[in-house]
Amino acid sequence: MTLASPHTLLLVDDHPMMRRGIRQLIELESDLVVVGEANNGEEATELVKHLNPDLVLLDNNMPQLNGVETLKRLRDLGYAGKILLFTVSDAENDVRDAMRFGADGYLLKDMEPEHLIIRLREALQGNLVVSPALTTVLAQALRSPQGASSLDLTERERQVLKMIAGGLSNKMVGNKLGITEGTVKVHVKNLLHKLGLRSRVEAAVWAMENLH
Amino acid sequence: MTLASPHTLLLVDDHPMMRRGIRQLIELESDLVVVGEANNGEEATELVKHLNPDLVLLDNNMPQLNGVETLKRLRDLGYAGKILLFTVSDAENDVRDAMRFGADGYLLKDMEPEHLIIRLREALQGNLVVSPALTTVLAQALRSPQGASSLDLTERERQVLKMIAGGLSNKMVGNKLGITEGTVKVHVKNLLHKLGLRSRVEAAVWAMENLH
DNA sequence: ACACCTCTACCCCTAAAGTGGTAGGGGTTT
DNA sequence: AAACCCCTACCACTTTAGGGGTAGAGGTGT
Repeated sequence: MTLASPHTLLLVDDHPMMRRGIRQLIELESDLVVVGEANNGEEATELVKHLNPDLVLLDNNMPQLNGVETLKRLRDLGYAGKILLFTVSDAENDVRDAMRFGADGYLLKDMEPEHLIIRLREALQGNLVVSPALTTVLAQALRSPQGASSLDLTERERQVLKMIAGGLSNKMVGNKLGITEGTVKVHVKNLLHKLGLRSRVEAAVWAMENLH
Repeated sequence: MTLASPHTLLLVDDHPMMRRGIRQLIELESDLVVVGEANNGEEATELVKHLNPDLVLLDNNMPQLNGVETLKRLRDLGYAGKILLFTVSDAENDVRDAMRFGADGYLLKDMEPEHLIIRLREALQGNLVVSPALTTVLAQALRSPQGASSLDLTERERQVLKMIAGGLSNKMVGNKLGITEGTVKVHVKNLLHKLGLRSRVEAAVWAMENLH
């Protein structure tokens, strides 16, 4: 493609099989080279520090530190290379958060392998690349101006929310946290307001889609 | 490995990248050959009819027809080859349903590529192969003897359940279905009993994990 | 010192959810 | 015909959720 030195890529995905597929695909291109692979966000952070790749391809669905959180951490550390989210989920909040934290693109895993290569090159040239299937999601995100993010919640609220998603009642949550049911209700009230939801059921669904 | 003709495999996964990774891995083995790839359950059914592979590696998380449903359909059609579920989800009901419908194994996608090859050979030899990480899930499934399946619900109950998972109140469900709130409550009561759950929140979580 | 936020706890109140029961009409199976 | 299941609808009842308010203790930052 070009005679300059190839662009360096870091693959981050908790599925070795998927990494293998992407790597094999990229190895066919002379202008792209995979310089490292990471199993999770922690590893990714370390590898970015040492390798400083031109582009990081980041799966969102990972245990512990997910893709968007890893993205945020990398940007906080001052990493200036390209970061692309590459994931199966099309959750509205993930897409919006990714853009808010400086992602250079958001691609869905069900795309054709050949298209991935094209998108990677586009991103490396400085373009913002987004899967066409995400247009409705993006439009949706724009319609709700100050759409909420799990990052807007306090630690306690996130904690309560996870327990709600586990099916616990306010009383059970109170017992588990060592606080009164009334206090739990306060947290529920506040987190519902912050997320723009109307019931703990919606909160549970939201949690399953947006919290890991 | 062996001098006999190689075992034939069919890969079913809605992510081309993942198929590529698995295919590339298997092509290194002389006793295994990928004879086809399918994007979804429908394609898989057709290909199994024409190719009659020795083994079908089936992703569970697919649009429309998921893995377990495809498994059921293939068995109903009389397919007698090996079928392995290969997925990211470790939902208890998926594992139990898979076993109930005659799967020869259930593997998680975060396994090491080398182990997949080993497991494939074991399955082809007639062994039941299950990811070690699923032991607790399996034990759990055994503890609840007549563990519920979405198949135990009536059509109306499934309908109500989906709306619950959508965050609707009983009244809203009633309006949408043209029945009274009281009747919705009856359906909720019954489906909670059938699934062994204690609240609509648990039901919503269950629905997200077990209904598509 | 002050403002600000978080977490805690309580108050009162309304709405929603969940449990138990009875019961009729329509359908299928035996 | 009788038994059975499904869907519908109602009753009465208890429990849980959710909204509004006030307020104090501890922490952070200006």
